[in-house]
Amino acid sequence: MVELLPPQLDIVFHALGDATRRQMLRDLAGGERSVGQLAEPFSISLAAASKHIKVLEGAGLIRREVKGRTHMCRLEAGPLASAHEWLGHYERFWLSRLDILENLLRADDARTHAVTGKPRTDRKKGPRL
Amino acid sequence: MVELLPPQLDIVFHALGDATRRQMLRDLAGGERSVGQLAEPFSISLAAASKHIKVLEGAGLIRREVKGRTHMCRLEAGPLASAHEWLGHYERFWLSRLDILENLLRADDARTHAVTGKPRTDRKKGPRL
DNA sequence: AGAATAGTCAACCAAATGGTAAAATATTTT
DNA sequence: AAAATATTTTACCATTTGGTTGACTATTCT
Repeated sequence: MVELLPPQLDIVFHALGDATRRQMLRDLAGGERSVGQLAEPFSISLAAASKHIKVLEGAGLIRREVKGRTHMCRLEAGPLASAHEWLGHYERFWLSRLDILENLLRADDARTHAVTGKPRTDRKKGPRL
Repeated sequence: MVELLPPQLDIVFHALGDATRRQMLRDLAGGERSVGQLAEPFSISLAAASKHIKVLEGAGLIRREVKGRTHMCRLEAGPLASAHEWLGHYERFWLSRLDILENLLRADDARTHAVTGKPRTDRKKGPRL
């Protein structure tokens, strides 16, 4: 898979580190959108939205095709896959962590259940480790 | 799974958007490290490293246990898993994209091969779509 | 007690970020 | 040709970032 270099990963993660931009990506996952359409859900100026879009474009996360006066954007998922892949390196690690959590949860739940008689559906969050 | 709220995801992705911090996480994947150990590979002041570590801590990506005068850090993989999960929502999308790329690559490769006689190992990057 | 070690904290700096408003550009509509 | 639409560009501003240095705190070693 694409295997981005560190500076590229910097740019991709930075682009993802903003809720506005992430929502734009979510919208784009539903199909092509114009700049105006992408901007519409937010209470920011079109210029600000335009900047966000340029950040996404700079990260290679989207592509733009100018059709007349409107610019259509589409998701370009390669870099997302790279970021996902990078995070995947930690999967083994956090899976084992989650196993531990799972066990603690069960133990805690059993104890709680024994003492209070509450059904275990009451305890969803588990102990704060 | 943990399912971080947008502001939390902001913080996590921002923390990941720096090569220094990502390398620290990589080191921590190998086991506990002190602040000094984490700082050592970089040509930055200890104070700067300390700031990076605080960012990682603020994102919940690591935890710190003060043992005497040294602060030991360990990976706290939950938020990494959340970021991974968030990116996973796009998996379906980019997999289909990569299928398209794959096909284009093959077509392009066949054409190139036919015209130039070059073996396909020469064309690794594929066409710029 | 005094010196060395491990880190943090505070003040500061340059550059980047996310936002705005107003002007400019390009295209489509009337 | 003129007006409307879609978007970018150009200042400009406040805040955040990543870095520095020097002083401070806490702990360990001699």
